[in-house]
Amino acid sequence: MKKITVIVAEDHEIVRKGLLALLKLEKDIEVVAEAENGRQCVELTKKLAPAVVVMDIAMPLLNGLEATRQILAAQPSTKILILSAHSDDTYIEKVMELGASGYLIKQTTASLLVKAIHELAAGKSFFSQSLSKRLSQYEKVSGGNTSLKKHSFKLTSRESEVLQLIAEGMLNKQTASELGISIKTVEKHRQALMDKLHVHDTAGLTRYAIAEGIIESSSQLTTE
Amino acid sequence: MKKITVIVAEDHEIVRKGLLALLKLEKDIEVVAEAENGRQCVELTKKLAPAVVVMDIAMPLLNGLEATRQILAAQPSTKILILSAHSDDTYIEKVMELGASGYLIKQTTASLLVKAIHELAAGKSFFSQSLSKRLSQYEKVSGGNTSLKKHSFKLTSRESEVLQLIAEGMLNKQTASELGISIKTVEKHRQALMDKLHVHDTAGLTRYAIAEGIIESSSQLTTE
DNA sequence: GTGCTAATGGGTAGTTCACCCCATAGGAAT
DNA sequence: ATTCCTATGGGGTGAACTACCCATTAGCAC
Repeated sequence: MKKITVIVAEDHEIVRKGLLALLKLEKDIEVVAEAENGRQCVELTKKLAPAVVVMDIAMPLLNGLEATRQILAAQPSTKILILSAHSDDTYIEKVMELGASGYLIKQTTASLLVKAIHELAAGKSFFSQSLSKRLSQYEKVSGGNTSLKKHSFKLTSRESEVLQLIAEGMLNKQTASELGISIKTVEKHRQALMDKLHVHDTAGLTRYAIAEGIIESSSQLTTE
Repeated sequence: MKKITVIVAEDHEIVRKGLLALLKLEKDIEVVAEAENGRQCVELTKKLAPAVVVMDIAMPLLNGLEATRQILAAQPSTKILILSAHSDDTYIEKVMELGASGYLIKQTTASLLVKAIHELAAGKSFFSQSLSKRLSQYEKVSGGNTSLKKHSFKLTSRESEVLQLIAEGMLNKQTASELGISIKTVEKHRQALMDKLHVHDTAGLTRYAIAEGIIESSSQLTTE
């Protein structure tokens, strides 16, 4: 029997290990790797090509939404199951746009998680019950590509990455080494961000990142 | 052999079940109940009198801190182990005042969770490594019924003013002219803020200001 | 009075940021 | 094929920030 290969991405170790312990009980699911941030998840997914990625949204270095975008751009066949702590529909629109195949809130049961993984592996999609209303609304209007884009200035994928790192407190230098690019390129992205967002300083970028949910205000990277 | 009785309080079901799965692997630990909100946790604890309560902070109906207060008021012998998603010291002070016996961040490992439970059951306390600095500061001053705030944390009113202006996007120069003081003084306050809040950059100050409600992330000062 | 703290201001050094200039290369769009 | 966008990289300048050093003044507590 062929097992369903899974990567679990979740930054809180104790929570991640808990999820692993739950999935270990399933005979036809094999967790081939775990990631503690979005960037690691992207790398591992490219390398291991799992059938399903269970993806937390709030993660350092690269959040789950941006990680999803990058994974699907490289490997569209990968199924992404978003696991969000938010029970509201804050992210559902973004998740739909990105092309994730499933969205579960953390209030879900273990059996639903397992079921969702099975559905996704079978090529179907799976969404938490509480989101189904919003979902059907979305599907009604998505044909005409109507009101979802409130910003004319859409950030590129790279810009979003840089924005997150800046808002998490990284200097351009650190950001450059984290992304493996030169400081000048980071400065370039930073400049583009400030132009697009009409701010002129780090505080403004940070406010924007928090307001848009790219990071949480409680993010505290221990850079000491 | 007498098992250590434990109640796990955590509102996200999938996370709670994960914790249960991890604790189930321990032969000398027995989870006698689980709670999905603070109120339920208080009731169950009063009824079952477990040795240790593993308590999430963010929970509906009654948050973990308030639940801790109520439990310790009724049954001071109960050991409370706080499990927080925040890696910073936002709550450590409150937790100490409440009389919780342990504080773990969710970035902790499963083995540390188990170890903490054992320590608490043995009458000791247990705190995440990353908090030990702040903790020792606290213990140094706590003898005289003095608050940790006064010595290392509470911002002066001038510092709060400066913090707000910085987080709203003002440069030191603008802040200085706004407050009618010199740039050097603003720099001084800025330095004091970073020392107290354990951050090293504007992004960190901004995140703190937003997390504390000093400003809102939607503040968009057009300083052009 | 002595000590402590808040608030003020200065000096000096090194680092980083903001904002210009320039360029190449690949891919998507027209 | 030519244009446009994204991403990459570099140079240079002046402003701003970080991080130490130093000091004075006022107020409060013991």
